[in-house]
Amino acid sequence: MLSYTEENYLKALLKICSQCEGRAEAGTNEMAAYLGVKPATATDMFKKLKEKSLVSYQRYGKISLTEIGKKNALLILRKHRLWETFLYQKLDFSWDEVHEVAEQLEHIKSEKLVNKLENFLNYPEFDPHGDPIPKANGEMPELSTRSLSELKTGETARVAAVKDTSVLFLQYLKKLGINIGTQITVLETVPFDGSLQIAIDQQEARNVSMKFAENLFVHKP
Amino acid sequence: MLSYTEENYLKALLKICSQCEGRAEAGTNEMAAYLGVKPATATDMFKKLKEKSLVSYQRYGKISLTEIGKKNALLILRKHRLWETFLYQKLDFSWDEVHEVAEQLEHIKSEKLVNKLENFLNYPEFDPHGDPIPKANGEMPELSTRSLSELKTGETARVAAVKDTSVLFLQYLKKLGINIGTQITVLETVPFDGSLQIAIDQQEARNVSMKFAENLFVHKP
DNA sequence: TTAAATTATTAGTATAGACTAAAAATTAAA
DNA sequence: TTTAATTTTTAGTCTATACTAATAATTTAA
Ligand SMILES: [Mn+2]
Ligand SMILES: [Mn+2]
Ligand SMILES: [Mn+2]
Ligand SMILES: [Mn+2]
Repeated sequence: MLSYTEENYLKALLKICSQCEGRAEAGTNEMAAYLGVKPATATDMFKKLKEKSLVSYQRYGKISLTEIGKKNALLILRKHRLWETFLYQKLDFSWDEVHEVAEQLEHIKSEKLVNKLENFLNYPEFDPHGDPIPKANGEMPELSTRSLSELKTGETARVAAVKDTSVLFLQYLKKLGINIGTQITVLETVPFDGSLQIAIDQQEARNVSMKFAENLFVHKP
Repeated sequence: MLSYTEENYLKALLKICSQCEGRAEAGTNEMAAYLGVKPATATDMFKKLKEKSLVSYQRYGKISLTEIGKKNALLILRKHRLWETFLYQKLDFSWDEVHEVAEQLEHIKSEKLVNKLENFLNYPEFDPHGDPIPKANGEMPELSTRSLSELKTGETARVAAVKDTSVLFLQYLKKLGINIGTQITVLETVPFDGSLQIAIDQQEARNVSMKFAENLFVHKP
């Protein structure tokens, strides 16, 4: 049985690994910073997780999830996203409030609970942030999405997900009226700073930074 | 912020205290046995809870909840019973499956969550076991007391007190395993002599006389 | 290719919550 | 009212998860 802390390490590893391009591994400092602990603490945990065959790791090397570790992580992510969907759809939580509570709910141990919950929610495919929900067998549905910054002038797409899930970003999106499914058209690109002029749901134009565009994933028709 | 463990102590104290008649306090052994720890462990926790002004306690004395401790305990019980109701009503858990999962869910920290959940469930008054659900302000709804003989077939209630306090009656109750708080369900009424077929704590059926039923007070939800 | 900077590990310490064994206080019996 | 039994507390230990400070390995720069 995994502890609350062990589960958070696995989930962090999944997150960091899915974000890095070619490599699928993380360094001690990177993990420690992400989890808000000191590197020495992370080192200790790496040893324990290795002992449990959940990660591949050796001193002074990078760490990565084993198959069994990855499956565990995906099942926690599944719970996280199902709970977020529940909070958003059934309890009227707003888009940017669900994450914090889901961080706690994802650690509830009951396979029956998560499967009943999924059924209750009618087998949703995406959470309120547009992220895909792993299946009960630990499989993650594949999504063909790209970041807004990859679109060319004149192209239109629909918001699929966010990369950055910080409150600051989510609140900014809220202010702009951008949700999952919102249509965005690139009106103009500004080579000078990489910023974009966009139309939100065919409304008036708006300039957004390159940083913004890189953190917004879209589905292109 | 209370830890998971501290919360369990408060809840246990509430449970034990509500079951004993005049006194509203518990001994170290009693608490330790209830929580499945050794007495030495309980002693340590008592000191900590006293430090936080959640209990009244001094060495070699009994322990009881302070007002603030009681309110905390009631708010945990509120979460427990609301989650049990959710699992039972919305996720099709059976009566005897809800408790274990609610033991975990009751520790989720979010006032907004519990209040939204209560709203989602339409402000239920009782959990699936027929126990009353404390309100958001920490108040426990008062239960109406009546004699067992006033219950109708199918109704369930909890033993609140006895009318007849004779040794004969009390010994009979003891033999039947009936205490304050024991759950009694009326399975069948016998119009012929006013006797009742009852289930004691969901155990096998038993016939009791009208005289018996008239002398046992129960709380009905 | 040596030196400096970065990154990661060890060693030792702390706290929460558990345990066992021994001692102390209280309560019940003789 | 002594003695015996029971209850409770103390003292010392353990594990999980943190921390700091010191050390070691790796990587980058000169
Ligand atoms: Mn989230
Ligand atoms: Mn999400
Ligand atoms: Mn319960
Ligand atoms: Mn209940």
